[in-house]
Amino acid sequence: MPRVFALVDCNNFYASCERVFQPRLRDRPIVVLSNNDGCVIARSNEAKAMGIPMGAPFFRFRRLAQHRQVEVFSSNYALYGDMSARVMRILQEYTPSLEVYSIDEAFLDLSGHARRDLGAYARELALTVRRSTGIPVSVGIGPTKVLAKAANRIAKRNPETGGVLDLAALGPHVDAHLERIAVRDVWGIGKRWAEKLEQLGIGTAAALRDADPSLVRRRCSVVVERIVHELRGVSCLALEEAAPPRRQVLTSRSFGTRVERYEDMREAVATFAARTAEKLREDRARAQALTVFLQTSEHDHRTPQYSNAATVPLPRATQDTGELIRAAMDALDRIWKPDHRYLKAGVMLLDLVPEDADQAVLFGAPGEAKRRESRRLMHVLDGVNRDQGTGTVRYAAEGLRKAWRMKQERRSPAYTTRWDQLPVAKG
DNA sequence: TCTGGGGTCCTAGGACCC
DNA sequence: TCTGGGGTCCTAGGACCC
Repeated sequence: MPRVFALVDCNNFYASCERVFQPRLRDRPIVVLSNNDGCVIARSNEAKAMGIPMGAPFFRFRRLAQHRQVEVFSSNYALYGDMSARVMRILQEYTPSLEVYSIDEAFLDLSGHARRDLGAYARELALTVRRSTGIPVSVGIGPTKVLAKAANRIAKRNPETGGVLDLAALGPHVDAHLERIAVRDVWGIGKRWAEKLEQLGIGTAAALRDADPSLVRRRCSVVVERIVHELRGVSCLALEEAAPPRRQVLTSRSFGTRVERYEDMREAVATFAARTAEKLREDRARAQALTVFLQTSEHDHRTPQYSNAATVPLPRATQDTGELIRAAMDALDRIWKPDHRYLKAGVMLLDLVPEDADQAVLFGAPGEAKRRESRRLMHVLDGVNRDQGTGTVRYAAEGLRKAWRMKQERRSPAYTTRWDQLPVAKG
């Protein structure tokens, strides 16, 4: 049976989230910044039209933003995550076969709907999401994921589609559209492969579709070869409804101010370890190894550069914050070098195994009582921090000063996830 | 000028995504 | 002064084993 995929994508997602709770932002240019207020990671259409590029370091556009009265926000992941969950719940009602691909995108398998008018169906879906959440979405429909992505792109760029496009409805006009999509803009083709493909005379989505798959495999990789097939309508990338268990989990941050003191670095790394441990427990997993890395700024040419990482095995798979902090401190001591201005550090947990994988074996085994105690403690810790906010209860090693804390000067309130920050309707 | 051959496992690095 | 964070997959090459 031929497959039919839809890609639903929230338009300018972070900017749209900010807009939902501040109606005065309608029609205003908005940008949202990365952690540490470093780069531009989302823009409303108005901001795009001013030529503020995606990923640009914000300091280069600060004056323009000020001059043109751009609304600037620090990123607010509590808000975006919650809005994303609302959107996904609605999509779930429309189809059980859904892959949440990212915070603002989902693939839907519409193969069972193939005889209905998919365009009308998708328009209704988009309207429902808009009405219930305030978030505008675009929908692209095609026989493969790569083509659904392309259809979505075409829908966004052609206002007459109303943000919804079924590739099948284009008939022979598909070619003209694929010829206008640069190969760089095909899903899965990044800068490097685009350069390579262009050298081979393959510059557009249409040209990639018509390229020799074995040549593409030799010169690029099997991944790019698959994209050729996908562009031809042969589905190689399946819908992944149940996300496979994560293989690693990582917390890292650039510091608000450079870190030079050992004590500050210990505090930061302990904090990252604690946060990573929390994510690990959310995943109901344990880790068998831990990596700490740190680095100076590659943009800073006047002070010595250094970056390094150390991995320590964990004697037994664990999800205990205390144990993970201790391991992180050991790893840090192996790579710490004084007299450097550190920009960034992080903690990564590796070789994850399911929480209960070895429980039968360990029942009654030495250390099992201690482990159960740890589990209860972690449960309480997570409960409090979930209800009262991250970091309400924490380990002493995480510190109080946090001189290195990231910069977030323009964050909007957590409208939807904190009672004390609910928006107030004035009568 | 010679120094087997093949399989598996692991890791580092490069590529991509949002 | 000021340049994000968190993932995945694939491949090449080395270690190790028989």
